[in-house]
Amino acid sequence: MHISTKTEYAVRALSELAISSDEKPISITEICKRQKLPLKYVEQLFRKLKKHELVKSVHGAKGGYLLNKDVKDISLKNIMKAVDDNFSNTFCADNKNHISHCIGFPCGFHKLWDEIQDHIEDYFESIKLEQIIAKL
Amino acid sequence: MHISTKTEYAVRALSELAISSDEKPISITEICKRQKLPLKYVEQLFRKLKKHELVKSVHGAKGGYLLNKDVKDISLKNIMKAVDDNFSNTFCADNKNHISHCIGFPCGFHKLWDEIQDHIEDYFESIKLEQIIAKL
DNA sequence: CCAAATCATACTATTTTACTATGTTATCTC
DNA sequence: GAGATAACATAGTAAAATAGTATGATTTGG
Repeated sequence: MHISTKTEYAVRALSELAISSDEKPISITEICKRQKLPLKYVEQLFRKLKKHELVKSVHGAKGGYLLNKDVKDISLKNIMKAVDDNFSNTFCADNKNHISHCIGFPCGFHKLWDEIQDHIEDYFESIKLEQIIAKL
Repeated sequence: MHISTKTEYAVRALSELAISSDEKPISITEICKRQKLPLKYVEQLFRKLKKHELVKSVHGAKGGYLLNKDVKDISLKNIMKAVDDNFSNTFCADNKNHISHCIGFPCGFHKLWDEIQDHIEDYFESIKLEQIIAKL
């Protein structure tokens, strides 16, 4: 069980946007300087964050990114889902990713993994960017 | 965020031991037949489970494995720690596995990841083999 | 026009994962 | 005591995921 590097970087980067008081966008170059993160990698993450509508962007020189929602409305789950492609991977799903070992359907294990998944997702949903930056 | 195959297999295999009423050991061959699991892989898992004292073994023909604890005293956390080598991987640890991006130590993110880790570990500790087999 | 930014895609090295293969040692049954 | 059936041990390996880098196109403020 671990938090991916993608999630860690995304949280660090979004926190930089969150603690910035003014209205001007912040560039990824600037964010990466402040948080010592790899530029091109974080660029990719921000494109995903934008697709998931967590940030908005301003093109061209003096451009950059801004939060697209209130810090109260951005959860760790939102961030993980945006950035970490296969965040929700239930087992026994009999899809391309996992061979089902279920005997009977839905089997008891299936239900167990689903319950766990739900519990953990709810927990990550409860952690908001607001709280994260409050603890820095 | 996901449950590893190792954990899934270990839970399935240990459940077979748990639901068996008699005192005789069950072989991995038998377990793998019942749960459709890869023999040699599960063998490796059981050696780890034994090192962590979750099971005990009987050598030779008619040998196999038995639970070494009551189903009330085997948690999902126990199983995961036994089988999934790097179950606890905190960030910002500045060890060989992770480059620290902390600015100051301990930084606010460091504390966040630790809190999350603790919360999730506590949750997995609360799930016992007893409950798992009860739901099958 | 130029610099600085987002945006897009392709490539790559390393690590992890999920196994398989081979062989040794221990014990029960005949 | 031989043979079958177990656990035990270690090495190898193919595929996937991870964490990046590289290259280049597009957009925009000055």
